[in-house]
Amino acid sequence: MNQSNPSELLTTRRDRRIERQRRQIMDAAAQVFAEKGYAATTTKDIALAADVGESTLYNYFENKRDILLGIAAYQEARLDKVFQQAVTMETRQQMVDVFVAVMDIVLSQSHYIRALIGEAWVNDEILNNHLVVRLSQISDFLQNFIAKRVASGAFRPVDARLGARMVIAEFIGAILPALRGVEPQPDPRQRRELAEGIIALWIDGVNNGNFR
Amino acid sequence: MNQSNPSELLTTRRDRRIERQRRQIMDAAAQVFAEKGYAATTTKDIALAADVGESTLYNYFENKRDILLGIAAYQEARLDKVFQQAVTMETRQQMVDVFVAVMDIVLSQSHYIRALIGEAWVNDEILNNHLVVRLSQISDFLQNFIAKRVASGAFRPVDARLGARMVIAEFIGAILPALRGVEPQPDPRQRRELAEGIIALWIDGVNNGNFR
Amino acid sequence: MNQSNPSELLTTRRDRRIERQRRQIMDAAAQVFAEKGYAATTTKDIALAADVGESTLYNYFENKRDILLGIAAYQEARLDKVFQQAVTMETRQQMVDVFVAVMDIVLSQSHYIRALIGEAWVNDEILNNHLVVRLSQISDFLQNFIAKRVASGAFRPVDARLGARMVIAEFIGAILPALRGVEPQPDPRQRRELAEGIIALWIDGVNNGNFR
Amino acid sequence: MNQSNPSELLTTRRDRRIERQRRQIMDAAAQVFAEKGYAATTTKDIALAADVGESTLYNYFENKRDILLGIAAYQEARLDKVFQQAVTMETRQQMVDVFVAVMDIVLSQSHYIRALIGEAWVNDEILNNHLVVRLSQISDFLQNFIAKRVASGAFRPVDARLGARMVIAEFIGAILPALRGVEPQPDPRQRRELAEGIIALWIDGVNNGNFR
DNA sequence: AATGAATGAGTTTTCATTCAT
DNA sequence: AATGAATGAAAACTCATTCAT
Repeated sequence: MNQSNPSELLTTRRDRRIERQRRQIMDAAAQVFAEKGYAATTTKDIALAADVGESTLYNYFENKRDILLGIAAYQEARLDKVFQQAVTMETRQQMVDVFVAVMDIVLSQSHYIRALIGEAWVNDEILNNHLVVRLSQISDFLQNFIAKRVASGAFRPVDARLGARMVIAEFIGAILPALRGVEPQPDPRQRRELAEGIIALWIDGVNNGNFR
Repeated sequence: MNQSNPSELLTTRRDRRIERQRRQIMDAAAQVFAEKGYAATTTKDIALAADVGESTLYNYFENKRDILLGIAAYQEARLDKVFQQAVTMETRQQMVDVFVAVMDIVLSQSHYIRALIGEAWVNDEILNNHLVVRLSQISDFLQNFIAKRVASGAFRPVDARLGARMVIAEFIGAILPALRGVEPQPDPRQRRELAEGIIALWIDGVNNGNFR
Repeated sequence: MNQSNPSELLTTRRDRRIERQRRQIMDAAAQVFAEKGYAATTTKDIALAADVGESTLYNYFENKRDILLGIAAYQEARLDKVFQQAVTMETRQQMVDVFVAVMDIVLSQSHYIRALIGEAWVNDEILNNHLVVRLSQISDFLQNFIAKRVASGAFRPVDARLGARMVIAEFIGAILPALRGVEPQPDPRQRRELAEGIIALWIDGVNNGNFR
Repeated sequence: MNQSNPSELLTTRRDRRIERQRRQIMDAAAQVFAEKGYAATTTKDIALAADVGESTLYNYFENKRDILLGIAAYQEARLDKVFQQAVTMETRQQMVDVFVAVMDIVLSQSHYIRALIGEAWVNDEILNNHLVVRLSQISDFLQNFIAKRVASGAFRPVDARLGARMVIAEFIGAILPALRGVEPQPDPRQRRELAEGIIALWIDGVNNGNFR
């Protein structure tokens, strides 16, 4: 690591400082957006949460909306990484592992996700560019996962599309209370149990064989 | 001008007119709240949608928030009626019927529900008094429904609480895209198929007996 | 004046009230714009001068710029009327009359003109749409006026374009000090003398016949 | 590193560098002031145009206004030089020469002048200290020039004050379009023709002897 | 009962200036 | 000397609410 070019180093250092500050602001903003929603959050709220002057925000973001978009963009990178590991999923146990992994990620940055979901509820741009895109990927993967097992006879001839949507719904249903803050975040053991319970229900249903 | 009981009649007529106007305003407001969210909606938006002057709103509601609360209260009455019929649910077919009935109600007043969900996402008062209350009732009923069948041996020994939450999640997952407006509302036949598919999955799972 | 349609009357009255208020704001704004320039004038300045709340401005104009454009548009109507009488100009005496008439108009609404000139100095839109347009009309008329007299032998073979520009320059040079406020506005007698002096100089020059 | 007189030399070199930088900033600022006007120009605009950091401006000027005053002061020096040669003006030809000389100077630094005129329009300090002062000198000189020729019988008995103001107005009217940027700057030949035309008109008028 | 108009209290955003490096 | 970053003060503009009619 012989640093022959000092100016390059300086630039890097400066860039890192800027990036750190940007992230700190996004972090504070995501927190407030999550609690009050984007529209009800004032730049003053954000500045207070980020512990900077209100005008300082504008050294890092064009405007308030740009902070939201920054949050959304930053989020993408982190989420995309996780979904890649889903590809290896084969056995019931691996499904549980992936489930837990995604839950970990989502809950570890819950205020980012909560902020985005809240805005996506009223904002088509955020919805389509940041949530629908991602959910479609997941849904496609799951549909394929189901269809293959239906073909092999491992699964009953269920509608792959509906099946995929239901897993997603169950997953969301499982974490939503914690995301929204009505329930505390589950600890690691609870997460695994939750995941196992959901997967078991999804695979085997509730029926003992004689309910009709 | 034959008024057998002028004062009583007038009051009644007047009350009805007032109530009609209130409802018209709530309807218009719910529409706008659903689209833009409560915080981003201005009283001007509401007045325009309701086709009245902005200050006229204040003859029917204390303030902007009061319109939201009015919407929430109005909603309760309508929803409560539906849930009562759920009590009779016994067979798989009856489950489907209830499912469809609730779906019909929810989708028929989708902008009310959409408005409330949006606000509940950031507003604990709305969340607790209007959504959690209702979902708890449903969850309690479902847990009991499941527990009884587990006890009778009709269902496998599943966690009743988790089972209940999963039905709810699946139901919500099924109608959310239409509620949010990313998908068109399903027609009656599609609703029944959807309900049947979900119930079938929930009861029997995807497993063909040999997936582990 | 049998007013058979009361609603029409009401509308008219209301419209008149709105128009009066708009004009009052434009008047106050023109005053401040003239003194400080558009950019240095705050909406607070305007509101104070118009004796209304700052937010009231926005009931009558979209934004600050719109007030300026309102002033410009309002100005057009008044100026255009004057220039029409110029067409009759034939004799030296009539030239003086027109000169005085235009001077009267311009000085009677000096703060409007001063505001516009100030902004036209830095704003191409205002310059082209409101000053150049008008000056071109005048210049065209004058060029024609000169060309005809050159053709008839009444004038020496001067360049009509230059001649026209020079009358305009002389006129502006005559009123500019009063417009800008460095000199008091000339009284009617002074205006006539000024007009006569300028026309005389323009027609006959300074030469006594032997300066070369 | 042979410095015969290190401290003196350094100071001098340093002073020159400082002066060069000041001038560069004033030049950039004048350019932007000319285009947008002083009030609408931000320090960021100036810094960008001068290609320095925003805070660097404050090493050379007290504040934004000080830059404007610097421009005004710098301008004086350059203009004063020119007016001195006017004293020699005697013949018609010499008048044209002076006219052209002043036109050259003014147009060569048009953005300085344009910036100052723009600000003088709304700022009495700039107007009086920088424009009126100068124009008064010129006017005085011209009045004297005219009065002498009226006394000698070379000129008709015109009002010297009005005559002076008219030459000035004609000069300004001739270069204003180029100054403001609505017309391209005239090339040297055009300048001479313009000057000759104006002087001719001023001296001999348009009359062919029989217009009244 | 309906509403046009006015506005105070904020909200977002801008910008000249300072300061630490 | 140069400047990136921070910011107080103020700008333009918004909006829920009131009030007179």
